[in-house]
Amino acid sequence: MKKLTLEEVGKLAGVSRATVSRVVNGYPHIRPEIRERVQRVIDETGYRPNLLARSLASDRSNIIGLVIPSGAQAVFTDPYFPCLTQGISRGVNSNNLTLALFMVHSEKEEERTILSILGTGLVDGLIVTSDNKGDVFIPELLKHEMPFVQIGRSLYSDLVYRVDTDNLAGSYLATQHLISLGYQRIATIATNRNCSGDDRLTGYTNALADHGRGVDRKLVAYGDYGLESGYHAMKQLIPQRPDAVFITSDTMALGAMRALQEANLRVPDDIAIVGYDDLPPAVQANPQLTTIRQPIEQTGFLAVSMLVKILANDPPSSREIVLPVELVIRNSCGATRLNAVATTEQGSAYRVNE
Amino acid sequence: MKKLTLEEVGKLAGVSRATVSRVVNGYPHIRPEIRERVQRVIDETGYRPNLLARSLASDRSNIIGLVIPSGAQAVFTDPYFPCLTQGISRGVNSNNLTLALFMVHSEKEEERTILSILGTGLVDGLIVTSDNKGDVFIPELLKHEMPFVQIGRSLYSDLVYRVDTDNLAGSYLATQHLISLGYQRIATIATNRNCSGDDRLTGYTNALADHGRGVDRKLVAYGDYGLESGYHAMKQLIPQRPDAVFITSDTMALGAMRALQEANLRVPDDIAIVGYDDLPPAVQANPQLTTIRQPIEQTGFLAVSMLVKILANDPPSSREIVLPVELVIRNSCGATRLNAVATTEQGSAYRVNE
DNA sequence: TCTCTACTTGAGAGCGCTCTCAAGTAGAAC
DNA sequence: GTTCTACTTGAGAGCGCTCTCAAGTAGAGA
Repeated sequence: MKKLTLEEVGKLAGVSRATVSRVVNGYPHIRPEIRERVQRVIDETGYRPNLLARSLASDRSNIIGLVIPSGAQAVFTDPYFPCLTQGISRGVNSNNLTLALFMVHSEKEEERTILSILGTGLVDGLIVTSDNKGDVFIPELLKHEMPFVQIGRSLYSDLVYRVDTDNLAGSYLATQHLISLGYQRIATIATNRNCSGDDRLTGYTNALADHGRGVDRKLVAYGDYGLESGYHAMKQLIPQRPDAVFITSDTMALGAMRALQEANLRVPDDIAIVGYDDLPPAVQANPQLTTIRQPIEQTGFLAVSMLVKILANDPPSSREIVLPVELVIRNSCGATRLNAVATTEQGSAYRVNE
Repeated sequence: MKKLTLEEVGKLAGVSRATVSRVVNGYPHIRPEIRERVQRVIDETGYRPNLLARSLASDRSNIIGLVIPSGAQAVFTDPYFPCLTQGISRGVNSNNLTLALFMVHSEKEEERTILSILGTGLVDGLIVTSDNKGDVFIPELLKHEMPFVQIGRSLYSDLVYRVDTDNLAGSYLATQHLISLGYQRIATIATNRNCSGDDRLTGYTNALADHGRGVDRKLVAYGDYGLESGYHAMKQLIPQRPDAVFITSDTMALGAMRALQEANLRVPDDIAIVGYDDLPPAVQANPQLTTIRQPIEQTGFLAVSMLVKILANDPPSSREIVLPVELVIRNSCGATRLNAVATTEQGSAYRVNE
């Protein structure tokens, strides 16, 4: 398979390089018979344009990058990233782009990775998944005027395009659900590592407040979205005798349930649980988790759409898209046992699973 | 941030474009003072070479692609791909390459994806993760002389570079472990969708044979590595009253355990289980799974190393790397309960977890 | 018939880099 | 002083494509 060039295809078809280029790129003003003749040569020879040359000439690589930060050891434990990546990949494919994956494995690599991308013309734009609070990435991107879309909350809301799920509404919904089921001592396992964690804690707080309850600090524990951290947080919570816990990630919920089991506490009879994410762990758990479902894959897909618009100099009118979430009721909250009917006030979707 | 070119940097440093290029690429024969002067200009201006132009000129993109096939809905359920990707990404970073991710989401996309890669000069080489039996990818790659490394078993063993884990030894080890614990009716949940599944079934068969036992067809059920399939396979197995089951993926084991629970069978008291993979689900399970640990991340890393060698025209002497696996003993097999001491004959590693 | 416009094509100048080739320099060896 | 070798640098020719520009053609309108 020797490589053909536009020039050679042109020679074979008896036209110039430019005309072949026009055929390849679907340019309109070409005599039908010429177009056909060129197309035939292309088909017969299996000519494929050299993407690198095209990129260089057009100053557009049609490659977009996905940056996954180092903080995310959760990459293993948590199907969040696979899901997101899947959505992004779908978006990329349907826009005829190529996806470059930049995973950062250590703090040191972080800067190196930024530099290796910026100013090299390799990618047209970026999707950035970090929402760690102290993130250094974003300012750098802004400085270099690299087009990008952020996934999750951002510290630079007014400068940045981003897409997120409605963490505030989700955690409000979860907490409210527990309240409506009659639980009195509702604890939470939150995370203070990132912005979405803040939002989820706020939603919890708001829901309690709206029902005339304050937050008991002793009923708030922290984890890092990982399994182990859920276990430890729950250990810490048990002596406080909560009758329900809103846990801000399904994976942490799994860890928490192990702690409960060791303490001989049954879910939901002794203690109710609502998780967050509705990823596979929610169904793997025993009992299955009532949880908040967020459209993760769609998040990724929309981030690509948004980026594509930005790159086309047709930026969306709004800098942010916030996707709705829904409450999925299974067994861990006690609702199915109690035959209780939960209601929702915020208009967010709500469903009993299957 | 306007973009600088070699030419301009050269002008600023009072040398030619070629000299700047030599400095950038660490070419040896340059007068130290010149090198220093040029380097200073580079540092001050923040010059970064245009990767596209470099690739075009050098006929080397330094991008390698990772192809993840459509069959892998398991992408969600199973941390296998994230782990592998992590390893590949490590390898890519340490070789100063860029990783392009090609996820195929449907059969139709499959061909389109191949075409969009081949002959475009975009990637120097590929890592292919499919080991579906009917895979059409590989022949196409061979035909186009695209350098690639396959992960997993291959139908084209003598034509292909590949790296794999020792599925045969792993399943042998698992089965043997159950035998040595005294179980009599050892079932298996295998998969017949791919080559590694075949190997795992063969390892099971071999272990039984080496202990003078035949395979009872009724004790063999099939799944697809997914959670649900494990559940259904186990349902099918229960009436056969096995006292132990070797399940060829942890995720299927999780599903199987749900079926057992519904049937009021306790693990390991009523039925022992050994899984495969040692990914997070193994620890999330209750009881935790005795399983076969395979070095997935390392697999990815080595695949990159292998590919790099091939691209450097220094192909490894052996076309395949098969990584050893180890038995990790936890609670699901009954060994810890029985205080039994398992032994291994094949020299593969073996350890009791934590 | 002449002009005007729209369509159709090719020539040619890059995009920013690599890489070969040749020329120039300097020190070592004779 | 001459020759040889090794080092050091610049010139120039691409890599394969896009894109502008200008030229040529043809049909509509006056």
